[in-house]
Amino acid sequence: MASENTQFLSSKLNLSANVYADLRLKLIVGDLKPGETLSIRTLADEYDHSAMPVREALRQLSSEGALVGEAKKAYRVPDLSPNEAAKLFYVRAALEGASAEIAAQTVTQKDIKYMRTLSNKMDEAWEVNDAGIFLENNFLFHSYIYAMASNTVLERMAENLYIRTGPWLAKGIKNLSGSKAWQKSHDGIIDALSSRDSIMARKLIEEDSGWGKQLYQE
Amino acid sequence: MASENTQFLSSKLNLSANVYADLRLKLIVGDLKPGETLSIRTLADEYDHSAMPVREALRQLSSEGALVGEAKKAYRVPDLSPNEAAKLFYVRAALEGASAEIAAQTVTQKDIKYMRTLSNKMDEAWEVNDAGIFLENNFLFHSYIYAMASNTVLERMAENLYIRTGPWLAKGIKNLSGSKAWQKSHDGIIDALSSRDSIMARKLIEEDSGWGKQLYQE
DNA sequence: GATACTTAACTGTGATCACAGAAAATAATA
DNA sequence: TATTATTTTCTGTGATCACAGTTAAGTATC
Repeated sequence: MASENTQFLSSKLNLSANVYADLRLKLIVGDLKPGETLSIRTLADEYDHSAMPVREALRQLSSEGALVGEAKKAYRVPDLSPNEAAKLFYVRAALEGASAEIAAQTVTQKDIKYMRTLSNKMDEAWEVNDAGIFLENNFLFHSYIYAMASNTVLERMAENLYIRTGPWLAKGIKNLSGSKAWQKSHDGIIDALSSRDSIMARKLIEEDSGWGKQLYQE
Repeated sequence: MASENTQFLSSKLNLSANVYADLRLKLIVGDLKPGETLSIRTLADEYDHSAMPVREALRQLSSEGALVGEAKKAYRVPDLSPNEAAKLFYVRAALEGASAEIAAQTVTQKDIKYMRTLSNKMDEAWEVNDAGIFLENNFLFHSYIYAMASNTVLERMAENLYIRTGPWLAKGIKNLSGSKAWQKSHDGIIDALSSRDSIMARKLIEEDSGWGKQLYQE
């Protein structure tokens, strides 16, 4: 059967891009689990396409580090080691910190409002224990900071980091319980941006990047 | 005819990876010029392969922003606007600054020696007006800083930036004359690393990232 | 000689097949 | 029953073709 995100696949672009976009989201929200294997032909059947578009989508994800594919074996969702995860979060902190610093200089009340909306959606998802929705809105929240920095290069790189950490994060928070440290963190970020305190915004963003890591350090 | 970098193509990996690696280097050293078009079939003939490996290599470069490919038109080397170039150099400064900060903590005398060697090669290339060799060693110099940071994520992203700015840089320095500002800058970086001054290393690296931009601001 | 039209060549994309290596499943042997 | 050997299935990769849209070249028309 085809993906549940079919509504996102109506793009008029080529089929490869559609398959890529669908798999990308599945990785971000944790629909694809570490270790899970993906084969070209199987997916081609599911999407009701030929092998070509799927093949190119998988190759692209592989080149981005979102999948691993060696020799003539099936593609696989990598399971990050603590060390690899740390590297990803470190880079994320550097990129997102730089973004926040810029964003704080141009942020509008409309932006603040939107970020609060996303933060609320995260809270709702947390309450009903929906990790997928939670992660998707977390992604959108941070994406928005990159977007405000008006630097598409930065944005694209950040997106890559979320694709790669998605399955790993989802594994760690399969049950959404415990402290809502993320919420306090996000509130602080919003406040710092709102008051255009770029130094504080950077500092808090960098700290927030450490939140994901803590999932596996307890 | 096949590429001049055939020696780099002896990898036992698949053909796509070989073609990709070759084109990547050509972009970094300025063998491919902004606006230049690349077609699958033409390149397939040159490499003496079928269309498939070339097709996948071009698509990958396109997904990385190193080439642009719209609709059913030939792939093309993008010509950066000053604004786009600025974005790339800004991100480079952020990533490389973070790298230098880490590198300064673990650098050895052997590392310093190697960096001096690369800097000397750049000087030699500058004297004989060989922009290709100059850019290649400049890339290796900065790559080494990323490598010292022992963060492959960082390294891969930085590499991407050099692929994208290569053709643009080459256009700006087609004749290697004028001041050797880069040399003073590199010497300073080496000194800062050598004395393990991570703050200074970061600062100088960030400034050095502005060097390329200046090519087009005079 | 310049402009509009027609034709030919070129382009990426999707589909299909052959191939060789890896993995899984089955059969044979002890 | 456990272990080995064999077969079958599954895997990505490379090659080739058809197609439709784009670009370039050629030709007629004024």
